[in-house]
Amino acid sequence: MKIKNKNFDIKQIAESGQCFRMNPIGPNRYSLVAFDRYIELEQLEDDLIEITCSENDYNKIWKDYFDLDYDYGYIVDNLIKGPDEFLNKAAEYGRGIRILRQDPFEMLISFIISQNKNIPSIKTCIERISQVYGKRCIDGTTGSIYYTFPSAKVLAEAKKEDLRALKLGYRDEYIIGAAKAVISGELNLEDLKVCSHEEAVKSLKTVKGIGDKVANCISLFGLHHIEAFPVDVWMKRVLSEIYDNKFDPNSYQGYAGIVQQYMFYYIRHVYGVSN
DNA sequence: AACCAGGCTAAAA
DNA sequence: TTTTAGCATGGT
Repeated sequence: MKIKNKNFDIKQIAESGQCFRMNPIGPNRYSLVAFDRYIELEQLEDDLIEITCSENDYNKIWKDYFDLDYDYGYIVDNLIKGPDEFLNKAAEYGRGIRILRQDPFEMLISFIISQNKNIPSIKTCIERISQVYGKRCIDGTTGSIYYTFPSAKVLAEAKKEDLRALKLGYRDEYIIGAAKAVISGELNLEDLKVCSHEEAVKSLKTVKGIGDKVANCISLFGLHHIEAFPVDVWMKRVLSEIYDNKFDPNSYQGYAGIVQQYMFYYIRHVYGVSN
């Protein structure tokens, strides 16, 4: 199944820090585990990607997952033409990034794990937790073995000591607490998709271990509230070093999260981060 | 081999 | 209200 789109770059998406289970497996080729499924993607041309899936699965799952009905080109073009010099370069450099519509529970746990960790380390932890608490599967198309991300039920019943053995550090009890909040219905992720970004953040922050930054990431990447604006150490660098702390996300009201991704991806490139 | 990482909580100031 | 110590551990 081939998809033609001017703003769809699998390498940029894989390195944009929003998904942790997309990995390089060959020249211009990546594997991805999402929604209990496995696919491989290959960048054939700048604007052409091949996905190892049926047309039916594409229309049913992956078209939505990669947010392919949304026109990122419109935003990129306007940022490139706009008055902000940093965003001129950032949008040009990351024009193939899209905001994925990932599973909310996976994002909830993944970004709890992410705190005070670098991206390679986050990936390692998520792979381990999937191997131990997820299901072992074999992809029918490629024959690849993979492990699904664990369910809320499984993690809610996990023992703290067992999670600690997976080297998750002090985050073990945060993970169990978040999973329990989902199981009890205290935290209804589907409701949070429908309500406002502000309400979602407020609700997410009632969970111990979720602060403002992690809540914004879950809102942006798991609930697709694209007005969310997560500020981590890299974004702090952008806001202070480039904008002298006078950048106003409200200038891009309604899609500040997309702008934030171009900033995050570009500043890491400027600093020469190799991952 | 220090230093940093898509931070948060709780205590102190 | 704002600032700071402590956190558990891997990657660079």
